[in-house]
Amino acid sequence: MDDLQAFGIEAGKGKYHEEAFYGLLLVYTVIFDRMSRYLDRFGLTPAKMNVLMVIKHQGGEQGLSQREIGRRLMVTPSNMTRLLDKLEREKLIERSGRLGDKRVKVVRVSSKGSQALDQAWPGYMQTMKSVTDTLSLPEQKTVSALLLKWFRALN
Amino acid sequence: MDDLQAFGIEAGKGKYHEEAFYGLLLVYTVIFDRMSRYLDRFGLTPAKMNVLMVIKHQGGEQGLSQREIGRRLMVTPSNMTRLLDKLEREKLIERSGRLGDKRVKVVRVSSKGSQALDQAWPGYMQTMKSVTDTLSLPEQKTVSALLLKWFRALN
DNA sequence: ACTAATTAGTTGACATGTCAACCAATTGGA
DNA sequence: TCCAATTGGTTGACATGTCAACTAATTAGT
Repeated sequence: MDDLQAFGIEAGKGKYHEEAFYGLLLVYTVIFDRMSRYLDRFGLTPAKMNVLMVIKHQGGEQGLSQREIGRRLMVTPSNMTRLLDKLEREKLIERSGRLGDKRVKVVRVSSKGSQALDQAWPGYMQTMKSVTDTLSLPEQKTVSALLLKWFRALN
Repeated sequence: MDDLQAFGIEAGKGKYHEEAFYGLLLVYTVIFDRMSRYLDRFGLTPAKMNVLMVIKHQGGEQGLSQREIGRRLMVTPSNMTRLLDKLEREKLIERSGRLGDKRVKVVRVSSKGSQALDQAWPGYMQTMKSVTDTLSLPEQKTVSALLLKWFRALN
């Protein structure tokens, strides 16, 4: 009925596996792209934004270890190292050793990073809202519940 | 209630925008990872698999231009060039000029590529099924319909 | 107390994705 | 007809992600 011009997927054919799988891929791609474009004007990316948000909102004053950040964002340690290298070069975060365990590097958001985050934040939330508001409220409710359930089931 | 240990998202808080947004991200990440691991044993990746599938199933004998493949997979021309460079080096596809328009390169799946695709295909579909079967059939039906609707609404 | 295993982080090699700048071929207008 | 705009593809520079191999520090077991 409704050729999506992508992957040859057509809706309403009863192939739920494929529809769910490719639907996820398509929506993810579009939304990720929109968010990237929004963040670009702040010199930020989704990955950097996620890191800053997790450290500031979940690490607070004490900060978080690199491993902990990576675990929460489902990002590998090696990726974390290089992402933080860049954020450090841009002076958005600070790294310091943890007393009592020389292996650990504790990461905190710098004041410059905090400012950048505050600047980007309202539009970030607004962008998130605008992409989800393309569905009605009951639909948003249903889809969000199912996605979180799906995620939990996948573990 | 149920801390997902990621992004600090908790289900059932009524913040549907965030739940839908991060739920999408989380599910996508896990599923993409599973599919990557499955395809790895065939020397394939999701990107390569998608290219081979689109050319074979939608291009058939005549093949498709690089642009056309990119359009269907929502991939930029530059990315397409390099992806096809690799697939050509691996002899899974063939490129030839189109008569009457020297700019266009027509891409076809080679017999080796066709074989690889046939080998990977059943398990590919099975993996797709196994990740979506973590939801009940009515849930799959609902989520796939909503995702496709969401994608269409985002255009 | 010493060795073995584990843990935190880094590095190299690679895959996939973007954009901007570019060339060559084709198409459209004045 | 000929010049301008468009179209198809490539390249360079970069971002983000993986894995495997590595170092250094800590913890556990005998």
